[in-house]
Amino acid sequence: MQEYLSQLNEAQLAPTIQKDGAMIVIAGAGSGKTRVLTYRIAFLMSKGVDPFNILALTFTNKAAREMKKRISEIVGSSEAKNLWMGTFHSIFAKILRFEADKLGYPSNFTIYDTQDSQSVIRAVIKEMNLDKDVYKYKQVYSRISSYKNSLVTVKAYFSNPELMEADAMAKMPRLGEIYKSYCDKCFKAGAMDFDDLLLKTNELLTRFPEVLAKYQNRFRYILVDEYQDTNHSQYLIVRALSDKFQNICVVGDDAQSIYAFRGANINNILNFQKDYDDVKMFRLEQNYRSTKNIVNAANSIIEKNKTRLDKVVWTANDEGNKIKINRTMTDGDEGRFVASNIFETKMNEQLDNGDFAILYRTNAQSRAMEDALRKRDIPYRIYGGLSFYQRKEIKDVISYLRLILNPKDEEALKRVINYPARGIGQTTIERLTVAANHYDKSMFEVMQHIEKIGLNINKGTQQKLQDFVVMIQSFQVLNKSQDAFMMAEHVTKKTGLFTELKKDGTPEGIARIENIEELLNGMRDFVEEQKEIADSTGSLNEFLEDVALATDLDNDNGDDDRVALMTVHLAKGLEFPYVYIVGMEEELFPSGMSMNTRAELEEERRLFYVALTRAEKQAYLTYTQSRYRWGKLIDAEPSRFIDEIEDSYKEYLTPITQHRFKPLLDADIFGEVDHSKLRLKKPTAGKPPTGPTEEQLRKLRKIRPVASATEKNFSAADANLHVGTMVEHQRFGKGRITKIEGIGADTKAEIDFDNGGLKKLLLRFAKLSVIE
DNA sequence: GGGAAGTTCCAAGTT
DNA sequence: GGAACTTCCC
Repeated sequence: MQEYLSQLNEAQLAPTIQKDGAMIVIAGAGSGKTRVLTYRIAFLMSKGVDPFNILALTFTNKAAREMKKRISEIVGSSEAKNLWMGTFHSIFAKILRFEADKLGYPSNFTIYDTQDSQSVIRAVIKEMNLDKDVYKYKQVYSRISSYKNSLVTVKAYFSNPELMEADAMAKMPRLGEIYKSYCDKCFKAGAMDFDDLLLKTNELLTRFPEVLAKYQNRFRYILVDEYQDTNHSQYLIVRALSDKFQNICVVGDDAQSIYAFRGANINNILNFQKDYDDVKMFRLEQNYRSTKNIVNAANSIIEKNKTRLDKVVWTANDEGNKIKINRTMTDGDEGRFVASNIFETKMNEQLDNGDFAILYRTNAQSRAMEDALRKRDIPYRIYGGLSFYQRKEIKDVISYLRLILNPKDEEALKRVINYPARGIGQTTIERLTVAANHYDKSMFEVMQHIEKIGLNINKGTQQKLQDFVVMIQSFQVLNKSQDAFMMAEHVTKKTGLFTELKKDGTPEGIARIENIEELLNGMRDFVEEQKEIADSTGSLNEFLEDVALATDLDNDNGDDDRVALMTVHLAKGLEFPYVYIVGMEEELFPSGMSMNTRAELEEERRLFYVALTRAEKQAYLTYTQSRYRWGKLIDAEPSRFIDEIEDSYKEYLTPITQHRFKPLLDADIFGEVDHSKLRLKKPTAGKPPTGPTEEQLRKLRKIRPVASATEKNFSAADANLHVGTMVEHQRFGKGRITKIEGIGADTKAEIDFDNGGLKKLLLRFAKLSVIE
């Protein structure tokens, strides 16, 4: 029983066998953190702790599954099945279903995904007659989301003048009303969004002391993985649950905190020691994953960050090769370089496709890589991006299924009420919505009583609505006796969904049918698996619960041999012998949107640190000189992060690109410069860089006047064209510039001509002369 | 009401 | 480059 402990080094052993109390494990990249967590749980069980009393919160469901499996192997029993192990979202969704009535929710509440939430917000903005160019639904959503993650409820919002002020400053004074209406709508629909799963858990634990006590007593031992990426809401849940027994073990690495954008608070890990009495701190600093070169290179980068805990990651592994850096002309070339390099390495070293990963900063970069890999016949798998369950045809099926369980689910209803087309149009839906609001009922309820309500809907349409209701009700009846797979099969046939797609003979249409078939196959497998588990039946609600919180990574069975393509974020926790980090360019990595403050730039740097430390044997960094972005070809410059790697750990496969200007490394320009004074009225091109040039400063402010492959040096400002300038056109005569938009060769000016009216002209063609 | 075609807007990372 | 929204015509 104890023999497994001998597989641990001294640093790993100490936290593993520390049974009680509060403890934090700061675990460097590749230092065996998962191993400590796994063995520690096995250790607790061997000391007689009931698995029912252990709660382990992981970052992905896949991690939880694998850990459970490993623990079963160690303890040699099926006991591990009883562990509470999973992501915050999935564990607390389970608890919320159980306690839903206390919060006024049905236990079969729907979980709205981001698409659903944003669609609700769009509807609210429309309903309130707000300008959709000012109230951008995605922005509104992300603001609401961050409120929820900081536990700012609607009520708290309206009693916080600062927040209201901030939104008013951002030209959205009615954000609070949108927030309220959004929450009302979700509540009425019996739906929670992702953030609600944490927010409502907090509400549950605060409002109902007896519920808190119950779960405190159940979860006597709590373990949290990736603690550096917990947000405030998660932090409070952990605090509340661990308060009684204080047997809490958090594991994380401040250097790998990369989720601030969704509310993760690095202070949770930095301040852990203040939160509990007598905190034991452990450090795992020996890296078992990577070569000396990679570890040292990564260290040389992370050193540049100011906000971090003291930790020295080292390795006893081989020296290894230097990090290879390659430049290409275009992103297409970049893809071809990576593909042929993978091909050659695979042949030379006799490796599998699965030994390679391509990591990028943004999902949009995957295309160039895909094209190149496909041409080389190298099998690959893309993780993330548009997930399987987000695809239109899949979501349509899922929406029908959701509606069966929760007919109040408005988003699902709107999606399928007229798909396949059954003659229920926009007007009808609007009338139903109005009636639903008026009677304070759900749309489905209104439809059920359509005759009594006497809406201004003609008889024919009323019949169509009733047919739809009857169909859904018949599904509900059937659902009482059938499993998820049978239901889905029945639904795709009876609704006419299958027939509809079959009509479409295009390759896309065929792909859609295949996707639905894949979904059905997946459901069949799911049902069979579930039926093997005690008190699980493979019912529809079990399936939907699973789907709502599933990610691409979770569904990876890893049984086929493919090159992995994913964002750096998704790669956290994974490792590959060969790693290609592509798109190492300024404005892309670091992202142009995260270069405004030191904190943002430091997070980008941690992200790069994560990327590099995924590599076991060899890391490649690639960048291109021009890249298609937003459908346009733009110039690119090598990332400052390439520079930041100490010279002795890297080698250039192509000659070093002379930076047009040296990247502002850590120049203390952040926060110490009055940006308003930096606004440049008349940029001058071609001056030699001395100190921060105007061009550098402009870059900082993300203004990019010169950027085109065809007409590199064109710039409206250079041509002395500004808003307000009076110009003369050969054909249109005299006019005044009212607007300038676009960059480089695509610069357009909107000109108000004295006799010709308003015209938009592409400046590189328009022959204009400035009138003094 | 339905569907095609044209237009506008958006663009980071994720549970 | 794609999704969402509009417009137009049947």
